[in-house]
Amino acid sequence: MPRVGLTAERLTRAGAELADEVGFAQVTVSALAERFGVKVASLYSHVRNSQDLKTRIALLALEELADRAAEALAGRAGKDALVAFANVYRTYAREHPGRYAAAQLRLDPETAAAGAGVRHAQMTRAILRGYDIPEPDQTHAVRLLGSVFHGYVSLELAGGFDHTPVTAEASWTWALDSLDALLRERSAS
Amino acid sequence: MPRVGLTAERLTRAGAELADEVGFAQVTVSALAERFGVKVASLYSHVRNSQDLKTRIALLALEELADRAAEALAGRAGKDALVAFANVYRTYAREHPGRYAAAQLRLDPETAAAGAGVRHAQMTRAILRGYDIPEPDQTHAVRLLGSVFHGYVSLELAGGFDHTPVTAEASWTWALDSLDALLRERSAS
DNA sequence: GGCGCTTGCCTAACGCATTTAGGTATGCGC
DNA sequence: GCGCATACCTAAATGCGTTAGGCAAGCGCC
Repeated sequence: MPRVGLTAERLTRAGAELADEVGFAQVTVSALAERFGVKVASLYSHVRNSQDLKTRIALLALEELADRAAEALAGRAGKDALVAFANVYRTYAREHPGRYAAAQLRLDPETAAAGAGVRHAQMTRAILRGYDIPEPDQTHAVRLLGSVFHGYVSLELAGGFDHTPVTAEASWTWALDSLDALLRERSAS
Repeated sequence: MPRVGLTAERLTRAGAELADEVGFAQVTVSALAERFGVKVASLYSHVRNSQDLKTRIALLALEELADRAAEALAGRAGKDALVAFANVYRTYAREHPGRYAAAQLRLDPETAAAGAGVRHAQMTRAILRGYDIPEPDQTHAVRLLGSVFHGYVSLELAGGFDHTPVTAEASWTWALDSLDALLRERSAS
C-alpha cells in the first residue's frame, strides 16, 4: 500500500475544494479520506478531529480572502478602493462558496486573533482613509461596510435575489454608489 | 408507559427552544426525544426526518419574525417605520439566536414561497413607501436594507463587534440614520 | 362496562460518521 | 543493507439517523 503523503496542509486544501463542490456543511472526515483513497482513521495523524479540520479550512479561507483584498487595495484610494475591496468579497464568495461559508465559522477568540481576522479589520479601516471620517463615526462606518458586504453576499448566495428582472449586479453597483455617497457626506472636510 | 401527546407543532416549538439554548446546529432528533422523555423512533411518527424538523423550525421562526415585523410596521411610516422594522430583526436575533439561525436555513423555493418569505419581502418594500423611490431603485433599496439588517445582526451575533469602546448600539443607530438619509436622498420628490 | 380499532410509543436492527487504541510496513538516514 | 520513525492500517466503541414491525392505551360504539 503506497504512502499518499498526507499533511495537514494538503488535507486543508482538499477540504476547501470539497467545500466548494458540495458545501462546507458536507465536508466530512470520511469524504476527505475517500478523496485521498485512504482509510478514515489515517487522517487523525494529521488533524486532531473534525472540528480542527473545519477550523483549518476557515483559517485558510480567511487568509486567501485577506491576500486578495490586500492586492486589490494596493494603489487604490477612495471609491476606487471601496469598489475593489467589495468586489473581492463578492467574487470570492461566488467562486468559492464553500470556502466563504467556512470563513463564517465561529472561531474562538484566540484562534481568530492568531489568524487573518486582524488584517481584515485593518483593511476595512484603510478604505476609509480616503474619506477622512473622524472617530467614532469611523468605527460605525467600518461596521456598516462589513454589514453590507457580508449581508449582500450572503443573501445573493442564498438565492434571495433570483426571480426578478432587476439583476444582482445592478443592485450591487447601486449599493456601492450609495455607500460612497454616504461616506463622502460624513467626511470631515 | 403514559402517552406524552407529541405532535409536529409541539416538537417544532420545543426544537425552537432547544435551538435558542444550544444553537440550531445542535438541534438533533435525539436531543429532542430526550427532552420529551421519549425514545428517538417515536418522533418519526410526527416528523418525516431530521431535515423536515429543521425546516419546520425555520418556518416557525420566519412566521414569528413576520408577525413581529407586521406589528411594528402598523401605524408607522418613513424613518419611524424603518427603525421599528430594523429593531424587530435585531431584537429577535438577540432574544432567539437559535431561531434566527434557523431562519437562515436554505429552503427549497416552493417551501419558502408557501411560508412567510413573501410577507418579509412585501414588508421591506412597504417601508420604502414613505420614501417614494421609483423603480428600479426601489428594488435596489430593498436589497440594500435586507443586506444591512441581516449583515449587521449576523456580525454582531458572531461577536464581531466586541472588544471595542464603541458600542454595537451606537453603530446600529448610526447605520439606521445613514440609511434614512440615503433613502431620502434617493427619493423622487 | 366490555369490544374493537386507531395510533402513539416501543424494541430491534442497520447504515454511516467520529474517534481511539494498537498493529504493520514503508522508506529515509546511516 | 539496516534500523527507526511514522504513514497508514485494522478493529472496535460511540452516537445520530432511519426504518420495520409490535404492543397497548384510550377513544368510539354498543
